[in-house]
Amino acid sequence: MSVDLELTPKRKRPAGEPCCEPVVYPDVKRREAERLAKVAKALGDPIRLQLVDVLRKHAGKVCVCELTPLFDVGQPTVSHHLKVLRDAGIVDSERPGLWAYYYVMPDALKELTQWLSP
Amino acid sequence: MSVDLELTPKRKRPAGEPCCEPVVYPDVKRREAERLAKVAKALGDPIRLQLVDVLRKHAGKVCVCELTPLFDVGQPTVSHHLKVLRDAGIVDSERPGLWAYYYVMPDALKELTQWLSP
DNA sequence: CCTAAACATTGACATTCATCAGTTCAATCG
DNA sequence: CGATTGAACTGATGAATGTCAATGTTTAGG
Repeated sequence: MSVDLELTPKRKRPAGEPCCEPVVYPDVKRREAERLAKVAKALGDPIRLQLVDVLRKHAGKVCVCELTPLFDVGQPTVSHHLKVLRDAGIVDSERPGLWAYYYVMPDALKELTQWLSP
Repeated sequence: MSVDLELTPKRKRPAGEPCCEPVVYPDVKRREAERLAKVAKALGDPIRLQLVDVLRKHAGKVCVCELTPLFDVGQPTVSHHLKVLRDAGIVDSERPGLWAYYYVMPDALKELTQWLSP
């Protein structure tokens, strides 16, 4: 598979000199990249991604004991994945009594979505 | 922070019975989740995310030796990250001679973007 | 040809991660 | 109360990850 390339003509550097003009990199990008990568990393597991998928469609209506049988892992593991998602700011939970109800944070995925879109 | 919740009223289960009706989960979703998570995981590192960011804007015009000084890691590490992105199907490269030119695969991020969007 | 440059690969290391078994904690029901 | 249930936490373990130093491979130039 190929793509339209516009190659910059280059020559072997004259020995000693730096290879190429180092492209400047704004520091803001780095912080932004860390935020984006943090969210992407949290989504980088099939179970967590499915958890988010379910929670987006049934926000606040599903308890953990309903989520657990969806996967081939134990309840503590599901709890662990939910904690990872919570630490990434993607979900949060309320616990009115014995059951814990998770929901996706409204704007948690916005920055990543926007970065991906254009 | 709170969100509009519609809680399903629940009772403690009568001892012995399964907690909740196990929600059925189509196998297709699982494969899809694995594909999505694979891409998200590859983006789940700040350096890789910045690599993709640069390559989207300068596709096929930047060689590895121009990418390397953007980060505080050595050339082999950048090469490694590019390989991870290649294995995830996000980028590919052409090597006409001594230099390697990477570019983002056209539809690589499409599925994840669409899943995030709605 | 021989050297050096661009990039990839290998091996090693410390760190992080996913998972489970076991335990703890809080809340409900009898 | 006392027992039990839903869920989080702890510790352990094997696998995966990010990084570097060293080496390999291919190509351009003298």
